[in-house]
Amino acid sequence: MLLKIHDFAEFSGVSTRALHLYDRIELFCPDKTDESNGYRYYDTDQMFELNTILSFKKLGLTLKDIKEIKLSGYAKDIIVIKLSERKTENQKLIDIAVCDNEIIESILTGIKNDKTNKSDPKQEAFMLSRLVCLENERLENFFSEILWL
Amino acid sequence: MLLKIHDFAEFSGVSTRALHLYDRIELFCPDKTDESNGYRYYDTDQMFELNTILSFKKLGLTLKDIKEIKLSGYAKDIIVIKLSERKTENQKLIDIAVCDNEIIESILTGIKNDKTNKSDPKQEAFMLSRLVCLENERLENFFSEILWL
DNA sequence: GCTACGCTAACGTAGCGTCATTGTAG
DNA sequence: ACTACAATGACGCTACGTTAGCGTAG
Repeated sequence: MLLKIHDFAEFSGVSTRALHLYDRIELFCPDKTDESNGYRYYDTDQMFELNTILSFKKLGLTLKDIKEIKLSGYAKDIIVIKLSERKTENQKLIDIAVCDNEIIESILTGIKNDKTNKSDPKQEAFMLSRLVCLENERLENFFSEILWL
Repeated sequence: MLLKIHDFAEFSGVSTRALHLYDRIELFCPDKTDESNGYRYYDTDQMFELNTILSFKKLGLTLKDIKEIKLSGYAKDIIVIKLSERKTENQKLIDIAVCDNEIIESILTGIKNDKTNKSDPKQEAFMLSRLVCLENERLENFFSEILWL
C-alpha cells in the first residue's frame, strides 16, 4: 500500500523532515516519486528496511555509517566493523561520563558540607579547576586539601 | 604579563579560534583589546579563570551554562543547579550507552556464532530491528527466537 | 475557494576547525 | 620588503526542527 509522506510519517513514527533528509542523502528513498510535482509515495512494506535503519541509528550509528551498511547490501563484515567501532566509542563515552559524574558528585558534596561563606566564591570556584584534572584514585587524597573541606 | 592571542593560546592549551569564540560570546575576554587594530591581549593571571571555565566544560557544561555561572559571580547555588542537571543528563547518557553496548555485544556474538550463510543477509539485518527494541531482561529470551541463533 | 498537505530553500543548533582574505608588528 | 601573526568572515560538521513561501489534492 502506498502512502504519502505525511501518512507514512505517522505510520512509521519518523517525521516528514527526517524522511525528506533520508531521501536527499539517499539513505531511505520513497518507493515512487511523482515526476510532475515531486510528491513522495512510500510503500508500507518499506517499514522493514526503515526499522533496520532506525535500529542502527538507535545504537548510535551515524546516517553515513548506516548508508554504508545499506550500500554493502547489509554485509555482515561491514555491520561487525561499524558496530564494533560504535561499541568502542560508546565505551569511551561511558568511561568519561562515569568519571565526570564522580567528580561532580564530589564537588556537590563538598559544596553541601561547606558551611563557611566567608571566602570569595570566585576563588572557591577556581579551586574546582584543581579537582577536575585529578584522576579518580587521587581524588580523595587531593580532595581533602581543598580549602572548603 | 600580557600575551598576544597566539602566545596565550599556547600557554593555555586553548586554540586561538576557541579564544576568539569565547571573546565573542563574552565568556572569556582578553584583559585588554587594542582599539585601533583589534588585537587581543591576555594576562597570564587570567589562567585561573580560564582553568575554571575549562573544568566546567570538561564536566560537560555548555558554554552557555558556564557563562551563566560566571555572570552569577560563581554563585554556589547556580553551580549546584548546573552540575546537578549535568549529572542527571550524564546518567541518562550512561544508561543508554550501556544498554546500547549490551545489545551491540549480543548482535556481534550472534553474527559470530552464525555459520550459516544460506539466508539473505538483508533479511538477517532486518531481524536486528527486532532486537533493538527489546529491553535488557527480555533480551535473552527473545534472542533465542532469532533465526540465526 | 477553502483546507490540509506537498515541495524546496534557508536558517538555527554546539563548538569549534579550516580556509580565505586582508591588515600589521618587527 | 619579508615573515609571522593579528583580525574578521564564511563554510563545514550532525540530524534534523522550524519557519517561510508557494504549489496541489480533494
